[in-house]
Amino acid sequence: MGGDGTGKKIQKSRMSQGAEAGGGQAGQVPEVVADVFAEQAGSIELLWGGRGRPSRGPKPALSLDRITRTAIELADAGGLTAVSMQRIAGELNFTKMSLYRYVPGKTELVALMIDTAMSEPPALRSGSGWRPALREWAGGLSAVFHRHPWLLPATAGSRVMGPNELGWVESALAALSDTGLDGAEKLDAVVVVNGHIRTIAQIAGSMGEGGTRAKSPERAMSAALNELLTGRSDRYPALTAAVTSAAAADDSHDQALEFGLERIFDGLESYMSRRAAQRSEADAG
Amino acid sequence: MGGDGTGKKIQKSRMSQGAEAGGGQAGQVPEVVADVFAEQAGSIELLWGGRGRPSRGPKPALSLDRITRTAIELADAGGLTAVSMQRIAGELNFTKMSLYRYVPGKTELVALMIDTAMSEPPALRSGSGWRPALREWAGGLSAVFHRHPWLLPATAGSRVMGPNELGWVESALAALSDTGLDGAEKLDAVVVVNGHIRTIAQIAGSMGEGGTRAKSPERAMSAALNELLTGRSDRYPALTAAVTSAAAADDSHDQALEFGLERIFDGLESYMSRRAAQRSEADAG
DNA sequence: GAAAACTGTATCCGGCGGACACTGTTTTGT
DNA sequence: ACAAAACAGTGTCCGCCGGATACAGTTTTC
Repeated sequence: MGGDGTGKKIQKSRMSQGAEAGGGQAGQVPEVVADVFAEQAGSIELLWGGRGRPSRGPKPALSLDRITRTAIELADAGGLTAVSMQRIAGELNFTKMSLYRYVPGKTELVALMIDTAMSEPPALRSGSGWRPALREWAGGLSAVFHRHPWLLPATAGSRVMGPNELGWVESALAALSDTGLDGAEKLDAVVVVNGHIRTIAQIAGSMGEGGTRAKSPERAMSAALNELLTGRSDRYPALTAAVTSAAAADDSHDQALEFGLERIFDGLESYMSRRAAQRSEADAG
Repeated sequence: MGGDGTGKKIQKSRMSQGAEAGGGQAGQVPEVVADVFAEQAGSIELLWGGRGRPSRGPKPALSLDRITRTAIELADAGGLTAVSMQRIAGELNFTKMSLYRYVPGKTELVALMIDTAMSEPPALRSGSGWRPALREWAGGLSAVFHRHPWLLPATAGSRVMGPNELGWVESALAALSDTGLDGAEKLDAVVVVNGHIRTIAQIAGSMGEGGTRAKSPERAMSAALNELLTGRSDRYPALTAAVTSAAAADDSHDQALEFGLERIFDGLESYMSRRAAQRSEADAG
């Protein structure tokens, strides 16, 4: 339901052979996932499949990398809507249809753009505890969203994760390895932190459109809200109070990011110590 | 940068007069916000402006409400991409262009859809503390996203909040009124919780596309991940461990939602008590 | 009853993603 | 050496999209 409603052709992809080398036994896909995988087979091949050149015809004058990179440049400059096959092709001095020799469709290209723009997760310095590690992780992810604002709308909805995106998850999980959380809890923790980063990135990106760059997220939010709230304070008393109170506060840096992040960390920490207490109690009893 | 890159015409809207009754002095818009407001004037008028019928011609056979509702039905059934002016008009047995008598453009219609689909925030029972109140709030918001999965992609990116959406914020802020947090902190807290709901909704909605409905978010996530991780456990060791460990856990209900939510609540609570301690200390000193 | 204001329609445009048929190029097998 | 096969890029076409514009019909106001 999320992204594409109208069913598309699935066929289209034998594209570059060479996948199926690493993914589970051919033809033995676990029931439920089958559908999803069928619809997104192209993305999976592109993102995960080994792209072995099938040397037989003329050498390709283009490359997936070049296409993806120019697409990202276009998106960086003008948002996702500025990315069209024609524009990409035009930028490269090729015809639109030539791109389809490298990419099965636009959705697959966007998937590639996403994973490419995500880039490799930063190497986290270990040994200093999960909190600074995760803080660093959050900062890196924030920077990515700041560099590529279109990533937010692009990653909203159903899709397949790419290697780099999974790498980010991996690195966050690794930071949580010594926390005593079980697997599901670690995953949930990463989900929370990741979600917060996305939220802040969205708010921050919301305003900086019309020439004037955004200062801090809550400043921007307040400015927009103030306008709407004028004359309506009776209908939104708590909001009005909060906004006027917030306007007076000093927010030199990204307070919304830090506040939420530290609160999440606090919550995780208290949960960890609670669990540790339970465990040692069980051991003693 | 977020939503629409290519600049559009701004003119188009004198539409239905009757706005400017409630919004700050005409022509005196505070510098920064002006740009944003200019680009989204249509949305603001539609969402916030009093829509006074200008009785002079024939009575309209359509209504903004009817249009918005059928658009929402289409989106519920087939996602945002299934919503086009032609389809809406077709559903109503009208021409596409007739819709433009009620709505300045599609983006404005989507804005209306969003605020309509959000509906009124639930009345929170007060007196039982902020935690249960906010829990209830979160549940309500989750339900909304579950009913209208397209809200997630639709609300990603830059936009103007409508009355109902602001109402949700208001109601969450009201729940936090007795917590000792200052305005900015309350806003930030709401942002965190809201973000978490959105994150979970996205993960949950990610899978339930191909016929088989999603069970729990992490189950779905695990299923998809497992497929990708097969044969790549060396590259993503922490992820593999977490996923296999999570597969064994019991997740009868939405664990990811609850876990994250309670962790956020824990973090907020510890922050509140810390602040309260600081304050009483200051009072005593 | 004319003029003004308004509603819904018909036509047209540029742009989009994509299918398909085509020409040209390079490799492979004989 | 040479045909066949596999590939690369092009040109043309389609349906759909959001939207501008000009228009005919209807209702109110003067």
